[in-house]
Amino acid sequence: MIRVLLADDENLVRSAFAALLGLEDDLEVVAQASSGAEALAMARAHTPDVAVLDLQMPDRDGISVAGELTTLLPGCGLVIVTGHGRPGHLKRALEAGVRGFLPKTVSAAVLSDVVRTVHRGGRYVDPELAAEAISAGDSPLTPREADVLELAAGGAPVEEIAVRAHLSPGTVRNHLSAASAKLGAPNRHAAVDTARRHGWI
Amino acid sequence: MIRVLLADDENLVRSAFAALLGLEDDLEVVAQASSGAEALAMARAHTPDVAVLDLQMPDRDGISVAGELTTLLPGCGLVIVTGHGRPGHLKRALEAGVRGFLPKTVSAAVLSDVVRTVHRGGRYVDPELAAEAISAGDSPLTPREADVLELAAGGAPVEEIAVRAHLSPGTVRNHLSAASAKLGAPNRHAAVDTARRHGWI
DNA sequence: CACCACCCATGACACGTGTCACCGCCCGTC
DNA sequence: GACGGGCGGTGACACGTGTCATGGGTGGTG
Repeated sequence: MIRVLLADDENLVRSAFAALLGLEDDLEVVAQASSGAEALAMARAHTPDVAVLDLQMPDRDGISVAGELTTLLPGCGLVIVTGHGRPGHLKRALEAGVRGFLPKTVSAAVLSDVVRTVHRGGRYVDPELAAEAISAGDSPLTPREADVLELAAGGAPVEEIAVRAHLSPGTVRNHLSAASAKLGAPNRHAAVDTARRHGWI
Repeated sequence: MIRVLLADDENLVRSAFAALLGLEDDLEVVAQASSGAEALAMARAHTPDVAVLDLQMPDRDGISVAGELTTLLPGCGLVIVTGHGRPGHLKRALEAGVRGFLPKTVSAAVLSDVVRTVHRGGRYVDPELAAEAISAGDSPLTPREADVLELAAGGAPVEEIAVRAHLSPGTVRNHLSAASAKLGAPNRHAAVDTARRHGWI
């Protein structure tokens, strides 16, 4: 019997996944969590064999939860499930020790199979996502450029970004200009869009 | 026995919902679709009692599908399920004849209850969403302003928006300026953000 | 050590943008 | 018919932004 921990902030989806996994004879959902913090607490309490984590959760990223779980429960298999799979996320997830990564668009049979595969010590990455990740490659942005671009995401004027990043407005514009150029975007707003699509911010 | 149609582009979620509803004795999932067009075709073929539609689908909005279904199958109950519930969507959905509207954050028991309620001719709207919708009110934007703002969403320069909307650049700027003022935003990018959050575009 | 990449900053210029005043057109309402 | 509101357009001005050249500081690498 494989003991599974489920974490997803959307209660309806999480319960539905539980129902789906419950149909399998060799799987048992032993704990559920609706946030990253709760997931860690549940993991400590129930020591599951495999943790299935949603990428987007209100308090913290599923990937950061995964990173902590690798040290907390080294034997626990980690699977990330996500709505919109961005290449950058996949890379970060694998670095965090995640061994299963799949978008919610895959068919139902895949999920339970992946849980079994990961439990056996194997890996599974959605082929389409893997292809995208390889073609997209690493982020061309320097850490500071990514920071500034992140702050520019809400459509804030340069002056405000400068204050929030403790930089001079001129430097902010330089970083944004460099980022836009690297991303082939005509302006920072399109650059934000591109960076988001690739999971670089 | 209540015959249910399920439509959601995320196969995993849709199958999971099917498993969840399948646990109920009085519910039967008779058809599934992964796009708006497919949902309509399935509805024609299976004439379900209740249709459960995801708000976001690749080809078309769940609300527009609902609007078409009201004329196609007047007796069919309509339920919209959504990840991020925006007030504007709720209003548009109700106008389209939808009688159930709930975010994916609700607990599992709610979904099957709502299906039953809607089948009986009743209504269900998530209380939190309803409160937001009332406080948010109607869109202050004129149709044209909403159009132009929509085109500005990708971060495109004014010149490009003008071409795509068949307008002069000056007019585009006037519309954007008016929209930003109405939304209390310092620039169009923040205005896009605000309008999106309210479901006005 | 020299070199290079990154970081922060300044100043200057050209261009995109936000704002305003003002124009005409159409359409529905009082 | 007068009025008001949405729509499309023009022109002008101020400001925000994108871009470039330039320079200084840091830390790691050959």
